Amino acid sequence: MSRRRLARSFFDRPAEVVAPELLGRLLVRALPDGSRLSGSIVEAEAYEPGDPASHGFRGPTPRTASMFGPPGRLFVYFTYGNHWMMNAVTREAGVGSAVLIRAVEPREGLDRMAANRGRDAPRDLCSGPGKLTQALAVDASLDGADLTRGREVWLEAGALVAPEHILAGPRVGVSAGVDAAWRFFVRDSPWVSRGRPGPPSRRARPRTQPTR
DNA sequence: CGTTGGATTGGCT
DNA sequence: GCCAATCCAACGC
Repeated sequence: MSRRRLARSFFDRPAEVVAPELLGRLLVRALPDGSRLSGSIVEAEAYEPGDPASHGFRGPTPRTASMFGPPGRLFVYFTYGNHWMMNAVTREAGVGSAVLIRAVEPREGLDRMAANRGRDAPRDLCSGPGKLTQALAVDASLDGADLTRGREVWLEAGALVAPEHILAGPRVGVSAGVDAAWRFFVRDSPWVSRGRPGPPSRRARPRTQPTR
């Protein structure tokens, strides 16, 4: 379990390569008052250029500018009128590529997270992309923050999750897009989001055979 | 300048 | 499991 930060080179690769390697890493948020909040990443989704489901599909706009910035930065955007989403920017500047952090297992500062969320159940603090930004107090002010050097939010190396403990499935809330299993999550983790149309292998077996 | 719909969530059935 | 809430960026005229 390393507290060393992930380096720029880690992020300078395709999102679908970085996403599964983000599982098990520690997402750390330092608040202005000095308190430290953190959680281990258990679910992440990749977005690449040419993907109709990506906010970067139509090229850079003011809203998505940081997605086209250098790797290792934070890309934060607002959606559904209420929610902030946080992404780690991947690949070189000029390319719209990023990994959406969808869920983390809370580790440090659970009380503060609960206060930020307005609810106590640990399972309900960071089990969704909108939830975890609220718990960690991440909003537009952190858009473009440097995850490799900044003092407000960063990623510690933690421990890679072994491939046999990772499942991949279709992305959540994506109606259009490439036919790729670019949502990665830790198998059997109780901390993943509820938007979990996992792969067939993960689904409960029907108790009765369908008639045919 | 009006319209559209979203990388979601929480509450209710 | 289903659906309304909420609002702003992007797009079309």
